[in-house]
Amino acid sequence: MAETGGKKRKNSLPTIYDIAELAGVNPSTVSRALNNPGRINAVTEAKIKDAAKKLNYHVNPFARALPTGKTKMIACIVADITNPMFFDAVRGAEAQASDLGYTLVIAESQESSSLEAATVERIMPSVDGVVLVTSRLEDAEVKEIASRKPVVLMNRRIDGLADVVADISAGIEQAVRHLKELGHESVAYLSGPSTSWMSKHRWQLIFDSAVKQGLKVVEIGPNEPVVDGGKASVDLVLASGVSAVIAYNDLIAIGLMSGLAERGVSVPSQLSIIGFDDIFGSDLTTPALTTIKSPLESAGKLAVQALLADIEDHDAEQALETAKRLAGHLVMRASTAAKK
Amino acid sequence: MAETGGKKRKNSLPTIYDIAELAGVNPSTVSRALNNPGRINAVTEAKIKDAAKKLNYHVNPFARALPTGKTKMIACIVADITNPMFFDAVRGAEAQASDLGYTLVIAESQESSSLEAATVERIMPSVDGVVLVTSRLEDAEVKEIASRKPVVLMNRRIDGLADVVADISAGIEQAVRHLKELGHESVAYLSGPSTSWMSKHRWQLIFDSAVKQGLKVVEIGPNEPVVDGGKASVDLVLASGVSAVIAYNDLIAIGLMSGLAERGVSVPSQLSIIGFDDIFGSDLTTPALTTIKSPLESAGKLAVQALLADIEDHDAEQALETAKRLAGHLVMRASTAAKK
DNA sequence: GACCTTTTGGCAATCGGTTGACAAAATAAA
DNA sequence: TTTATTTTGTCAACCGATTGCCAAAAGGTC
Repeated sequence: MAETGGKKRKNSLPTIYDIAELAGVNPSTVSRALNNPGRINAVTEAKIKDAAKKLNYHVNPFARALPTGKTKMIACIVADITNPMFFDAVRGAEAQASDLGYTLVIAESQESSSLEAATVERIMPSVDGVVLVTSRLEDAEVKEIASRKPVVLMNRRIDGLADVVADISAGIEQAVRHLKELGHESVAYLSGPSTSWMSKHRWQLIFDSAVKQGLKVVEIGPNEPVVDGGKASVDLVLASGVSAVIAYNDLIAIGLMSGLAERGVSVPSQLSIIGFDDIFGSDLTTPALTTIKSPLESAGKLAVQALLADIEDHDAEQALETAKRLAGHLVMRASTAAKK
Repeated sequence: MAETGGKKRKNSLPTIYDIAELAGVNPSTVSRALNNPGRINAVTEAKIKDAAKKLNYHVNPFARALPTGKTKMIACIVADITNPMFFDAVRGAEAQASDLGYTLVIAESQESSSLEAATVERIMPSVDGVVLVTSRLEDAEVKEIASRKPVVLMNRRIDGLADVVADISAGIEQAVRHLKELGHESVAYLSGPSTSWMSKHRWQLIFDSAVKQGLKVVEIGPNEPVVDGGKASVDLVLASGVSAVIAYNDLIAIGLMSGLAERGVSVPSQLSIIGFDDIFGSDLTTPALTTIKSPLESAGKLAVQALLADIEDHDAEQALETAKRLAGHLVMRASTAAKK
């Protein structure tokens, strides 16, 4: 019969007191030798480190966190963990965090702002800082959180807070021009959740760009940012009479394509579709999805870099500056074609 | 009445000492009232809870962890966080963990057993238990870990340890029979990493089933369990002369399909392909991928249930029994066809 | 009212590190 | 050699909660 784990976890782990005894010094000397290299005589330090190695010592993060308040953990809160978009972001964040000796805690808010608030509340005491990826909270709530611990936003911008938002204006410009060049005269934007800053942001840029290029443009939404959300909007899209659609994200775009296929509307000959993010799978659809990619893995990395800079009182500007130079661009595939 | 020198400390978070002062009781009484309902007189308890609410008190998890050794955190270690297969598993795990008041720490081992060992070492002191999803460690290493803290395995089985492995024998049986009925006489198994228990397991079942049904069967591998891994195996597959392939996972299957498309080999008319897992995107390919699905979200849930049962000294058997009844089945789509 | 239980709540030790203050030792300067 | 300075390591007070032990208070019984 399978027993979960072993039950003999009585063996207390080695402590600095054990090391102190073995090395014949005071525990506080051990602490200094380990955390404050140079503060202690080199030979004593070496002796202590040897003892630590011999005992296979690992600092107890909780004992350390108590007096210092530093936990060496950071949280990453995402709206929907199954959206492939997050995985690139999370991977970047995780890699950067563990590179710098931090542990990443992940929590999902399931697209609910109240759940997000509760999650933040629960996790805050355990971490040194938080990366909010696509937060659904209100500005004031986010600011309140940021007043307690360092916070970096991804895919959202709030005055006075650090953020990592790839510049997609060029990508959108390309996309709209692309549609224009294909002879389209009208575009619809299939928006995301009404609480999504990024959805509004994209709409704004698309609107501006479309107007500038003389295209008619409408917003259709809000839509749930999942495949079914796109599928559900088929009727509205068809009724709007547009010949091209830009969706808030690839998931919606994919859902729309599949809904259209069921209706016998062919893409791209009858309707051109462009998504956002270039998630896994967006090149697998038929036709392959044209999409505006944003560099999510780098964004995740930079968000963590900036967060840790803030936490450790370094200069966060560098990471944030680099982040400003992140840019999205159009990935041309097969879901767009000339209007006929 | 003794004046307790109620001078406010730094603007730090409220502690049980603040509550004690406000409620006019001893800190230990506060601790008991909060964690041990019933141990304390009802009216005192209510008074304490009121005070706690008024101060917006939240227990400091680190201060608690120190004497108890319980952190209310569990870790989930995955081989490759960008493999969509993990999305569902992680989502199930996260949901179940936060439901039960635990926080999920996620770490990625990047398919490297040494990195996995280091990661485990780093995270172990911070958590009450570990879910190893597709571990690449050796049995002995895993056992050593399990001797220190509760461990539950997903997608792997080691004697004496708790595991959650969906029963895919029926699904494989269906798949092989399906191929047989389509007139195929030979199958190749595109295996995964050589350190993957699950890859061996699948090969074993496929082999047995194929032999039983009188099909010729070969193993081609190991392959990296990513899209490029599948793409890279095209030559070997074509050279083997089989008319059907079962891949270790959907990613490899998808890669193979795309590699074949580049070679002008058409699926399924010239080669039938079956994957494993039914990940996001596997229904988006052309042709849509026939695959053996396993219930990953439930598996993630059950793994956490079993782990927490062990941690909290309940009975883990129930969750493990339920897990034994998880079964995978064939999802028939369009990547298989009659041999011609 | 005396005696015995059971509740209830306080005291103080403890978990494992960190760190300011300070003494002892070593080194440099006078 | 004496004094000033720096280096090195010790002491002890925390950090915030938990918990065994014990005494005071309350409730029951005869």
